Amino acid sequence: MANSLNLSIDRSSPIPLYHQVVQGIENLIHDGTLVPGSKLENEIDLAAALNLSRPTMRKAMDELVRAGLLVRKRGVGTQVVASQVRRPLELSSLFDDLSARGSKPTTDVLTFSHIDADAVICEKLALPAGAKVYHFTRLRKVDGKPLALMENWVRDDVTAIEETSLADQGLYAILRNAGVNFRLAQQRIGAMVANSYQAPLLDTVPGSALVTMERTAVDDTGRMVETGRHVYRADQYSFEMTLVQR
Amino acid sequence: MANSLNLSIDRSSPIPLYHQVVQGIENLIHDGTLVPGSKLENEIDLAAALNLSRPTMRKAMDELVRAGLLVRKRGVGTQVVASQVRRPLELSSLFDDLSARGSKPTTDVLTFSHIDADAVICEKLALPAGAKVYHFTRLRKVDGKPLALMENWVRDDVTAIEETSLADQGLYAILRNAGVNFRLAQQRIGAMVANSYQAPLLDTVPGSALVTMERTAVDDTGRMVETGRHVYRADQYSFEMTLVQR
DNA sequence: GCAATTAGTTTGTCCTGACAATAGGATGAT
DNA sequence: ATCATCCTATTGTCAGGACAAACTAATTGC
Repeated sequence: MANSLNLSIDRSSPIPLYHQVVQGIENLIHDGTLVPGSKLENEIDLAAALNLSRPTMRKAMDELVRAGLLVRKRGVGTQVVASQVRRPLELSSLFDDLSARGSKPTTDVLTFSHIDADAVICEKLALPAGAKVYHFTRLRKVDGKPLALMENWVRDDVTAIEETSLADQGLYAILRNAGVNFRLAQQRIGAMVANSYQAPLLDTVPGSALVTMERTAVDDTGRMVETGRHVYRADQYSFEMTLVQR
Repeated sequence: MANSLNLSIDRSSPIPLYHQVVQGIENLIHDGTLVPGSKLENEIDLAAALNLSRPTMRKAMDELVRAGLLVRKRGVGTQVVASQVRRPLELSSLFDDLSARGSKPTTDVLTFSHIDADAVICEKLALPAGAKVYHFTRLRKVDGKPLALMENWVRDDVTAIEETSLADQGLYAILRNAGVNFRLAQQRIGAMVANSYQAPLLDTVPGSALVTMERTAVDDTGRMVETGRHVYRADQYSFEMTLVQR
C-alpha cells in the first residue's frame, strides 16, 4: 500500500518546494491515485524519496491536514481522509468562485455613490468620523438569473473606484489590481426572509428564504478595506466549509 | 512601540513552547497590552528575548496569523490586526459554545431510535448498505427559549448511546468521552423558512427565517462518525468565522 | 530636484540534527 | 488465557544555521 508517491519536484521553480508537494498530493487525491482511507508512507521516507528535508515535507503535510485532506496520528501514521472534499472556502470573492466553476456571472450596478461614512460604517472600518467611502449596491446574476444582492462600503483611500469597472469585474479583482493584498475577513452568516424590495430584484416572492452574509475584509497592512452585507437566494446558494480541529 | 513582550515561558510545562507563546500573545492582545495596529518586534529578537529558537517563535506566530490575530509582511514586520476579534469558530458543538458563553442550554430529546441506515445516510457516513445507526432529533433551548432543532445520525460502532445521556450533555461530549477524537468536519450553511412542523417547536410562526446547517464530522481514524441537519432561529443565531488568506 | 541605485531590515524558505511522546503490537509472566 | 511490560514505528517538538526575497529608506548620480 505504501507506495512512494510519484511526484516531480522542480527545484528551479519559483514556487516553494513545500507548496509543490501540497499541490502534488492534492492532485493525487483528486485523480484517485491516493484513495480515501489509504495510508501514506511515513514522513521521513517520503522526504527522502523526494530529496527533501523532513521539515519541508512536514510543512506540506501540515497544510493538507489543515485543509482537511489528511489526518495524522502520532505513532500510527498519516491517512487520506475518507471524504469527497470540497474546497475549504478561503477568502475569495463570489465573482471568482462563480467564474472558477465555469458559470458566467454578470453584475448590475444598482446604486453608486461616494459619501460620508455614517457612524456604523466608521465603526466597522475603524475610520475616523467624517471619512468618505464608496457605497454601492449590485445585483449579481449567473446565466441571467439573479443570485445575490450585494451592498458594500469601501474606504476611499486605497484606490479610486469607477462605477463602470464594477459592472465588468468583481470588487476583489478591482482592489487586488489596485495593490490591495487581502489577508483575512470576519464573516457572519445568517438567514432572513425576502422583503418587498429584495424579492423582485432576486426574481422571487416576498417571504422566501435568503442567506445573509456580512463581511469585513482586512489587508496586509491591517487596514479594514471593505465591509458589506449580501443576501443570496437560499435555493441557489449556500456556504460550504471544512472545519479543522487544532 | 517595539517593547519586548513580557511573557513567561515554562520549559518544564508539558504544553509545547510555541503554544505557550500563542496563548501569551493572545492574552496580551485581549487585555489590551498589545493594541490593534501596533508593530511587534522582529521574530529574531523576540525569539532571543524568550530564549527560544526562531522556528519555535515562527510557529507560534504562524498560528496567530492563521487565527487572524496578526498580519505579517516580508521586509516590514508583524502587526496586530485592527479588529475586535471573535473566536474563529473551530470544530465545536453548539452545546459547548453556549455553555462557554455562560448560557444554560437544555435539550429535549424528541425522538430516539437505533435503525438501519437508509441509502442517503450510508452515503454520507461512507457505511456499507445495511449498517445500523442511531437516529435522533433534539430541541435545544437556552434559558428556556427554543433555539435549534437538530436531527442527527451516528454510526453505532463507536459507542452505545443512551437517550437519557443526550438530555444531559451535548452529543460531542458523549462521543469524546467514548474516545472519539474529532479532527474535521464538512459543513454547509444555508437558509429556509419555518414549516408547520418546525415553527411551533421553535416557538415561532411558519414562514419565519431559519438558518440551516448540515455537518458531517470525521474522527482521527478517518471514519465519518456523525452527520446531522440542524435548523436555528435566524433571529437568535448566526455563524461567525474568520477567513484567512494563505 | 528627481530618479536610480544601494544598503539594511525583516520575513520566507530550506537544511541537518536530536530527542520526546504516543500508539499498537509483540513478548513475557502469572 | 489474561494482563502487564517492553519494543518499535511514527509523528511531535525544538534547536541552530544559511541564504533568498521583498520592502524601506538613505544615498548617489544626473
